[in-house]
Amino acid sequence: MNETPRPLPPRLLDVTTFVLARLGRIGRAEMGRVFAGHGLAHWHFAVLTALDDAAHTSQRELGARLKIDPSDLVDVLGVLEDAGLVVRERDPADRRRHVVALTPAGRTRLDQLSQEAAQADGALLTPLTEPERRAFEDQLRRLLAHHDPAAPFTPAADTPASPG
Amino acid sequence: MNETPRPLPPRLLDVTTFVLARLGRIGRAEMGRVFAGHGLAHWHFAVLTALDDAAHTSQRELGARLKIDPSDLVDVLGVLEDAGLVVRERDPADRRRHVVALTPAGRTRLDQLSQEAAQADGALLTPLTEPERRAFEDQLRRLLAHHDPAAPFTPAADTPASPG
DNA sequence: CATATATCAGTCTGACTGACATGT
DNA sequence: CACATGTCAGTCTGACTGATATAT
Repeated sequence: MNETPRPLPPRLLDVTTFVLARLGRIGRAEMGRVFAGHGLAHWHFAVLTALDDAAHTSQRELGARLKIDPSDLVDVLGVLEDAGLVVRERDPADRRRHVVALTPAGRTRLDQLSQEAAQADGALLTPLTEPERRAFEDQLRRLLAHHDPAAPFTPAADTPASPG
Repeated sequence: MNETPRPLPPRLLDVTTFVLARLGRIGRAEMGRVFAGHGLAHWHFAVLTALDDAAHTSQRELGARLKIDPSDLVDVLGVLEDAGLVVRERDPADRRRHVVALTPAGRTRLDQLSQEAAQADGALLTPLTEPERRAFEDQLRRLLAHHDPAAPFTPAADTPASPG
C-alpha cells in the first residue's frame, strides 16, 4: 500500500507547455482506446473525417491535408479498405492516382466514432463548468490556429463577434 | 508556389482532444529545441527539476516521480553526469542505491533552462491576453490534476478563491 | 533464498527517409 | 527523360519488457 503516486516536481508543473503536453497525451491515449474499440486507431479516424469533408481525394491530397506521410498512409488505407469503410480505385483521368472515397458503412462508422469522440472530450473536460469549457475550447483553437496554419480559427457560433 | 497548406478537416477540429494533443505536440517540439540548445532533451530537464525539489534521491525514486522507466533513466543520468550537472554515488547506507544530486553547475543550468522554458511558454501562449492566459493555465492545471494524481492542483496565488 | 536496485539487451510503436515501379 | 504517385524497406525515436549482476 506504499504505492502512493509521488507528486511531480513543482518546477516542472510551472512549465505550461509541459502541463499541456501531458494532458494532450492523456487525452490522446483515451481517444486511442475509443478507436481501438472499433479495431481502428487515430489515423483511421482522421482519414475518415478528411474523406467526409472532401468526397473523392487522391492519397497524395489526403496525406497533405492530414500531414501523414504517404508511405504510412498506405497501411492506414489498407485497413480501412479491408474493413469496407473506404474504396480505393484508380483515377481513370490520371492512372497514377488512387481516388479514395467513403462507403456508406464508412460514413456510418464515422458518425459513431464522432459521437464517441465527443463523449471522450466531455470526460476529459469534466472538471470545467460550461462557460469555462467554452472559453477553454475557444482559446485552444485560437492557439492552434496561431501555430498551425492548417488549423483556421472559426469562432464558435454563440461567441460574441470580435471587432471588425 | 502551390504549397498552400490544406486546412484540416472540420470534423477533426471539432474534437477538442485532437486540438489539445496537436497543440501539445507543437509546444513539446519547441521545448525540445530549447533544450537541444544545451545538448539536452525533455527528460534531462525533468530530472533536474526533480533533483531541485528533492536534493538527494535514488534512481528508483526519481523514476517513480517522473514516471520514466528506470532502464531509460540510466542513459539520461549518464548524459547529465558526463555534463557535470549531477553526481551519482553509492548510498553508503544501502549500497544497492545510487544517490543522485545536483551539482552547482546543474543548479545554474536548471535556472537557465527554466528561464528559457518560461520564454517558450510565453511564445506558445502569445495569442492570449493576460487574463485569458491566467484562466487558461489555471484550467489546464485543474484538468491535469483531475486526470493525473501525480499533478496536485495548487491554485495560483492571485486567483480568486473558489466558494467554500 | 526472496527482494530491491540499477543496468543491459531487445521489442514495439509512430514518424520519417530513400529507393523504386508505374504512369504522365 | 523529367516528374508525379503510390508502395516498400529501413531508420530513428520514446516507451516498454525481460534478464542479470550486485547488494540486502
